[in-house]
Amino acid sequence: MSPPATSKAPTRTPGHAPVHAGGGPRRWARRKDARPGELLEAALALFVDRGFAATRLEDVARRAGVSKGTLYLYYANKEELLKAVVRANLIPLIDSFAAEIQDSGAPCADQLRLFFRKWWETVGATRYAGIAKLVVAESGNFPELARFFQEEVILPVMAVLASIVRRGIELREFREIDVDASVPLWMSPLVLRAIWEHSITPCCPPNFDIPIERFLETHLRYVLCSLSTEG
Amino acid sequence: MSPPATSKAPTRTPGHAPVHAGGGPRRWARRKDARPGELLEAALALFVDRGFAATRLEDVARRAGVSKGTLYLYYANKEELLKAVVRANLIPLIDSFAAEIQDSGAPCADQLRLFFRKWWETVGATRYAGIAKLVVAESGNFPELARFFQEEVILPVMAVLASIVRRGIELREFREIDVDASVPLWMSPLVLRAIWEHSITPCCPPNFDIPIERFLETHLRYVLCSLSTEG
Amino acid sequence: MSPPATSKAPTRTPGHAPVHAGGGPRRWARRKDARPGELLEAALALFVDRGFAATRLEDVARRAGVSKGTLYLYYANKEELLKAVVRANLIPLIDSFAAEIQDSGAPCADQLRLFFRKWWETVGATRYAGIAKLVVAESGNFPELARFFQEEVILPVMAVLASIVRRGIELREFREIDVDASVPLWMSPLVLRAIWEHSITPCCPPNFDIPIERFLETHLRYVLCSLSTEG
Amino acid sequence: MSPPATSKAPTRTPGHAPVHAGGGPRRWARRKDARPGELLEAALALFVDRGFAATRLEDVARRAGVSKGTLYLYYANKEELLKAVVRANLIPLIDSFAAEIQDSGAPCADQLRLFFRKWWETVGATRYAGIAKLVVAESGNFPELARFFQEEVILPVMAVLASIVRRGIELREFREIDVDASVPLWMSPLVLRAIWEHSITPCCPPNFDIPIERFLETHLRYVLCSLSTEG
DNA sequence: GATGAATGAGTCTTCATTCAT
DNA sequence: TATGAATGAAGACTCATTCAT
Repeated sequence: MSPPATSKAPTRTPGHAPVHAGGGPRRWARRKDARPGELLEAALALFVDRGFAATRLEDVARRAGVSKGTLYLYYANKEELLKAVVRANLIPLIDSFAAEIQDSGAPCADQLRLFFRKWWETVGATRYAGIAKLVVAESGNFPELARFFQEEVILPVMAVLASIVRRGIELREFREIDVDASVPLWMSPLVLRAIWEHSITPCCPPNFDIPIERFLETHLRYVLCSLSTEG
Repeated sequence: MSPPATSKAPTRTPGHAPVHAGGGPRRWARRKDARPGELLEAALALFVDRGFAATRLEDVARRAGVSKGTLYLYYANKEELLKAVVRANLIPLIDSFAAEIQDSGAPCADQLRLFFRKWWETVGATRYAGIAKLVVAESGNFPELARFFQEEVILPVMAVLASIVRRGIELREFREIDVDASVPLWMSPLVLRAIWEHSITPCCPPNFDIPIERFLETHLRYVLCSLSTEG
Repeated sequence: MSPPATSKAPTRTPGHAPVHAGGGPRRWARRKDARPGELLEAALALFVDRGFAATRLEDVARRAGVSKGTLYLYYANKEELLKAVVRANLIPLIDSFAAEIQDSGAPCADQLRLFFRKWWETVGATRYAGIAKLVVAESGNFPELARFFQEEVILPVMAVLASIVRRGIELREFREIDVDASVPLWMSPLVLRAIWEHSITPCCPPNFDIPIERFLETHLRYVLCSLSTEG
Repeated sequence: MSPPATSKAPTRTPGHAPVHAGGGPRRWARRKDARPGELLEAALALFVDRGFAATRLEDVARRAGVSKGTLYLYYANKEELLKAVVRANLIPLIDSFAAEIQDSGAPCADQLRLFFRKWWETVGATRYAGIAKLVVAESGNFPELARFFQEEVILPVMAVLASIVRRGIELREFREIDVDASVPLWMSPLVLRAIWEHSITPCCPPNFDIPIERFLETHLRYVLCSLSTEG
């Protein structure tokens, strides 16, 4: 997984170089710490924008402010770079998202609203959302990436949503529904919109899509309607 | 710009295929007529599977049973082939879909059920659905394709859905809702599932997704619930 | 082994394109037949001269009068080209050498003289002798090549020499000697001189080596002396 | 241009290694002295094994236990390293060999036996013999190396052999022969065997070659036979 | 129209060499 | 002195495209 073997960052650091602490070898060492992150950043942008095959490693390097050769100091080849981009950018995303959703004891309807909002804020609206498009596009060439994405990203997020719904049902706040069918149904608008904003939307005249606020609000209303114990 | 081989739409003659007149040398002419369709077919499969850049024209040719050079007799270059694949496969799809949905005078709720079912049958479940993934993936490199897709495919389909909903509201069968926000919301699960089945799903252990029947049925129930005049 | 899959030459053709027989597709087809041979020829010269690693495929192509890409139409990669060079050039060499030595019923001493002379003429003095140097140099990187060389080239040739000697001993023309030890001993001067002429000699002032005639004659005299029944 | 690490020849101080004076910081200085030798040692092994072009300087450095940059402190570039490897390893070899052969006043036949034995022991059987293969292989790219090899290594050794033979002829221990033709003839088996053991032999099943003892003994017998005054 | 041999620009990848520390 | 990060020229290999047949 993630960056180079020599990284000193003990925990999952996506590539945002840990600030160098004390004395010791200075400028260069700092560069070395920062490099993987900068490269991942550049690669993310280009892979998402142009696709894997159409991205030239030289462009990635230039965007990261280094030479072609330097890239190979950190990633064995293009494929490894792709994997690192996906993994390194996704894992912290999930972590941070999961951290924000932790049960607050609030009513489940509020939890639901929070879930959708936070997902959009911390995932859908970020540049990392483009990875979904990337993974989807490259799944035919890198099945393991698709698997990783499904298992480490999609499923965990859906599990959070499912658990909120299930608690709501237990607490009689929600009516009994088919949770396994509902969860993907309710994630779809968010995920597709995130993908869209990294693909179709930028190619179309502005204001093609309805504002995200209205989008989210309407979605939430419908979800709650479907969960409502009345009717 | 030729129709797919299996297209039932007799209209929209492909630019290249000369209409065959009467008797004359049959078999060969038939081949010549069929060529563009076979090439498009082959290109569709490979583009969807591997992506545009990672697909070799030689493979497309081989799959269509012709030589590399022949391909250039029908399409000026790789990019033109891509455009033809997208356009030729999509247009008849929309046509045939639109034809099936024509207002039948039935209750709007039934029209809605029919709409989702038919969309899945004639679009989502077909191999042409992979084009959505393809267009999304290549939008960065071919914005006009994305625009074409949005305007000629997405919007028309959403317009059909919108019209059903609007009629239902007029007829007081449905409650008044924000149609512009609802339509993309309600298309999302179908579109995303279609994309998924051409990307992530084939890479994951079987039975990862819930059955499509249950998926569609639950979706329809929620849509109707949201449209219900009661509650 | 040997050239491309599409070669129509049924027997071991080293690369000297079989003359095109009758009608049919002309000029190009002839080229296609000839190409492997021309490429092998060019590669042989450069590999022997500069070594495998230091030879640029582009130079090989240019020397054969084709472009870089064409080379890859015939050989999958540089390593395959090396193997083809070695195999294709060596096998016919052995064959032709073996054909010339066939027992003539002459006195064994004459057979011996003939053997050394012919070996030098058909192997040592030809440009193919450089392959020995090449194989020796690359054995560390391509052990299978070394094995092939030993088993298919060295051993068969030594077997011919051994059989002559053995017959001479049986016929009491030669004294009884340790044949297995003698054969490599007696091949060495020829093989080493062949290697030398493709390596050291061209780098040294002329007339460094004694003339080949005197070399061979002296060698033969010593061999016969060692085999002589008198003394 | 430094002596090999194991060289027993105390003379010919390498250009770089400053002679260590008295007390002072010992361990480090010793390292510094040893460096060139360790580098040469590592380079020798890799050059002989893989060839010049296929050997990476980084591997040489690693094998010598230093960093890539350090290598450049001692040798200006890869080519200089090669020259140093050849020169530094060969010169002491010749010296030590020459020292062992010094005229002992023994019968010339014994001198001859001693010559061949010692050559094999101090040259043929050592890891330095691989240099012959290396020089042969790289002669096309480094003619001066080939020249150096011929003039400083091959010729001097042959001169020793020639002088023994000539003395034997003068003393009537040997018959009159063509010395200039005989000497290369008689060196060939030894040299070729040495080359072989660093190339072909390691790639073939064991016991392919006859034992060196038998090889040398047979060789000597034939040489003496050819020199014998009787017959 | 159909073919497939030929081309060469374009990319990935390697590695000798430099240089700030 | 020693290091190893950084560089970029060089070379293997691919593939869209052309064109003689």
